[in-house]
Amino acid sequence: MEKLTIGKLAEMAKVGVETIRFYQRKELLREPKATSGFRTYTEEDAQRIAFIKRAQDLGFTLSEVKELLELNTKPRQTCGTVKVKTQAKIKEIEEKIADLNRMKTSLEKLACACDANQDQIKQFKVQECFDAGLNCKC
Amino acid sequence: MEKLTIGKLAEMAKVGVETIRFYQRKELLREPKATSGFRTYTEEDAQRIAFIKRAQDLGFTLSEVKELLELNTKPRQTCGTVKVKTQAKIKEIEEKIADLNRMKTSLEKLACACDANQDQIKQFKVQECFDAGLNCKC
DNA sequence: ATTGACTCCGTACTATGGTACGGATGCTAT
DNA sequence: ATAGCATCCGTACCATAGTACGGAGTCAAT
Repeated sequence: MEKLTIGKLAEMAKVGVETIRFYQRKELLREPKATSGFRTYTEEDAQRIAFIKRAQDLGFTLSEVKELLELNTKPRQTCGTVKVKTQAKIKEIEEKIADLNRMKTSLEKLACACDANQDQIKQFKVQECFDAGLNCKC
Repeated sequence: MEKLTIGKLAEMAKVGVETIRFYQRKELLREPKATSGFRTYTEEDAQRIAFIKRAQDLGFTLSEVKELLELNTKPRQTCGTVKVKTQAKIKEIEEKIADLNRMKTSLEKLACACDANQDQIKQFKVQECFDAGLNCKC
């Protein structure tokens, strides 16, 4: 496996060197022992960063990502425990999706109300547009 | 129109007094002249706060809300501009929902893998499970 | 006129997720 | 062996969205 310096790892994972150090302080990434003066990283570290970034994009906070990662690093956990934690995360995700769907519905109504008002109102108030979005039946 | 102190306004809008002052510093709310020692607010201020809160719930940041509110002073093409901004938000939300659904599927596979090994101690690799069914045969 | 509640105002602090700085040290090539 | 990078490490700083604090002033009732 290829040996990487922190700079190469940062480049590979498309994050800043400081971000890697930040993740290490947050215990999201290991701090490999420096055999010589500098630490050496591997491809696995890059994959771990990619995972963090992906989970973050999905709306997980760093401490939630940490929890997720801990699902596979705690050796003594039974399958039942892992399952419970995983299902809790699934429920969280379902709630997030429901929130986003509500948001989307509201915004679609708003866009529709904007269309309806386009030709009629010259001096237009944004609040009215949002309010119209509430009652719109498009 | 009813005269309100900042405290009454906060109560009416269901935010903290400090939040109102914060919005004023951010120029999301006017700072009415204090005729006597204290400033007096009106129902309109409460409506404006309600608008801010609603837009926030819909996923707009405060600076985006500010932009939206500033459209009021620029009467031309206001409706169209709101619509464009709104549609951009809808697209963002749709992408988030799709990602979350992918993540949910992956976690369900992880939970299923737990089920299959109920009584054992096993190290799961969450990252692999996240990457769409690499290791999970459920 | 004094109490008590509220307001004004600046400043500091919270959490999240980084980003930047600067001195000391290490690695590598010439 | 020395230049010129990169790394190490602590610390400070940035934005976002507030929340808290402390001293001073104000208002309304008793």
